[in-house]
Amino acid sequence: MKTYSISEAAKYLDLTAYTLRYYDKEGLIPFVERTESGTRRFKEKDLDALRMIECLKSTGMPIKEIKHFIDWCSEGDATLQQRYDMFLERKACVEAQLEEMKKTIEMIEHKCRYYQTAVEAGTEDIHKGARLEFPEY
Amino acid sequence: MKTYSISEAAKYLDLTAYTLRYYDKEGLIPFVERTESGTRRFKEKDLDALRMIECLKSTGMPIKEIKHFIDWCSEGDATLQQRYDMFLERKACVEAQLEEMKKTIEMIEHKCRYYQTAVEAGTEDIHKGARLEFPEY
DNA sequence: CTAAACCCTACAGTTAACTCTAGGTCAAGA
DNA sequence: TCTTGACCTAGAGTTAACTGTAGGGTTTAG
Repeated sequence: MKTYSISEAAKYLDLTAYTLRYYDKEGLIPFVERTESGTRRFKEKDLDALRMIECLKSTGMPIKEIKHFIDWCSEGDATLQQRYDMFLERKACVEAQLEEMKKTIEMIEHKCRYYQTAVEAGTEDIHKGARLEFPEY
Repeated sequence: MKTYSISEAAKYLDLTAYTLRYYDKEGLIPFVERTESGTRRFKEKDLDALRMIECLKSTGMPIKEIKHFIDWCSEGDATLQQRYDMFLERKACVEAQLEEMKKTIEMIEHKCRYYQTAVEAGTEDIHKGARLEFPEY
C-alpha cells in the first residue's frame, strides 16, 4: 500500500510539515503510523481524514473541538450520536455563514458599482447627492 | 445630530468597547470625533463606516490592509482607482470563498447522511463495505 | 456634594494556530 | 566512509486580534 512522507503529505494537502507535526502533537492524527525508526508514514486514508479535518477547520471549528471528534472516532459506535449531532451543528453553522457571505457579497458589489461610477467621473462627488448611498468608506 | 458613546456604538455593532478603542489605535476610525474632554462620539455615518470595516473583515482582510483603504479614503479622489481595484479584488476573493464553502457543505452533508444511517443501524459497520465512502473520520 | 457609572490612555496579557530553531538520528548516494 | 538531506522532538518565538488592568478624569443621579 502506497504511503507518503510528511513532506509529501504536506504537499498533497497544501499544508506544511510543521503544521502536520503540530496537528499530531495536538492529537488530531493519532492514527498515522510510524516506521521502526519513528518516521511518520501517511496512508491514503490518513490524507482523507486530514481533508476532513481541513473541512471542519474551514467551518471555523477550533482544533481542540476537532480533537473531540477524533477522540469520539476512536471510541467507536458508542459515540455515533455525538458525531451525528456534531455534523448537524456544523451544517447549521456553515449554512449561517453562507447567508452572511451573501450579504457581504451584496455590500462589496454595491461598493464596486459605487467606485466604478466614481472612477469614471473622476470624483467621488458624483455620489454626494444620493439619498441612501453610503457617503464614504 | 444623534451620536453614540463608545459602549452604545459597540452594542449596535455587536462589538466591545475594547475592540472599538483597538480599531481607533490601529487607525481604522480616524474620523470619529471627540468631545472637549476627549470622549469619543460616534455618528450614524461612523457606524456605517464600521459596518463596512466589519464587512471587509468578514472577507478575511487583515486590519492593516483595511487601514490602507481608510488612508486612501482620507486622500480623496486621487486614490479612487486603488479603492475600486481593492473592491474588485475583494469581490473575487469572497466569490472564491463561496465556492469553497459550497464544497464544504457538500462534505458536511455527506457526513450527516453517513452518520444518520450509522446511528439508525447502531453501528458504523454498515458503511464498511461501501466502495467510495470514507471509511472513518 | 458625593458616589456610581461612565469615559480615557498606556501597556501588559491572552489565545489560536502556527512557525521556527537547536540538537540529534537515520538512510542513501559519491 | 562521509556527507547531504530528510526525518525526529522539545520547546521557544511569532502574529493577529483582541482582552483586560491600572490609574486617572468626567458626568450624572440622588
